Amino acid sequence: MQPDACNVRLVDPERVASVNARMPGEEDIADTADVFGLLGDPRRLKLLVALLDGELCVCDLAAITGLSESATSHALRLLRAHRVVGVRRDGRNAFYRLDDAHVRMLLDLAVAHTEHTEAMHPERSEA
Amino acid sequence: MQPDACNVRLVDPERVASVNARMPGEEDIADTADVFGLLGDPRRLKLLVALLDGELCVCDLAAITGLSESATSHALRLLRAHRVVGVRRDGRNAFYRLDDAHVRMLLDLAVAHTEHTEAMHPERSEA
DNA sequence: TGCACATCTGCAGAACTGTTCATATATCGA
DNA sequence: TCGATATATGAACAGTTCTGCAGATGTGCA
Repeated sequence: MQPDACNVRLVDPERVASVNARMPGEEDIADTADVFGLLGDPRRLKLLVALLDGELCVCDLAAITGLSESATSHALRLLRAHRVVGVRRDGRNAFYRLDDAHVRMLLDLAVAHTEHTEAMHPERSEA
Repeated sequence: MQPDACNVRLVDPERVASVNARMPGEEDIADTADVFGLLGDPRRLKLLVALLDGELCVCDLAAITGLSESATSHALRLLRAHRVVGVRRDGRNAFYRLDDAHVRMLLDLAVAHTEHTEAMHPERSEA
């Protein structure tokens, strides 16, 4: 695909070729990176972890994350745009829920890992 | 813990309390977000996916990711600082390997998901 | 010893991100 | 209908992030 790949010498061209062969396409990489990026902000992450147990409304989410309601709303908008969360409106409240099974798996894995790490290194815990 | 939590009215104070109770500590959230953040850049992600199969040297990684060798080195430095990758030096080459079991799990899960999605929606594939 | 090569590093500019502030929309109750 | 409440939105600003460049380090070979 790139006949000019020789601008730099390769140490192990065969490995490079085989890695390239099994590498997901650019678009898939970009999409996946987007998802990880959404989980890469501590506030957003906390918000999503809160939603693991079920739907919550904006002001409750704001209280949990310590974020202003405006910031919470902006964060939720971003997550909504990526279809990670969904909304249910009831009167003047908006109840958000985690709506992406893959993200849920990633979150479960991550939370389990922190609990596991916590169990093995309790000295790292904090109030 | 927060006697002043009443600056905003809560819709479901009990849920908020129970979510807060099972919420990981701020430090764990921050650490987890850091990890996700590292995976949130497409170049870095591609780099790490390349390392799933075994160690590779900097110039091969640069060739795979399409990144300049300088940018590759910067990215690897960041990953090294977070102990996600490790180095083995051999002569003037530096061979990097994926060194974090948790990150490996996240990557495996993500790659499996893109392959699964690919299988269900082949129209989204690209050359 | 001197040169070529592989990698690393600091710096600076560009691009991106997250927050706040101000304001808009929409719903409920009086 | 009016006012209070809940959420949404846009603009702007501060802080962060990524990349390229230039130069440094260190290794191998002649």
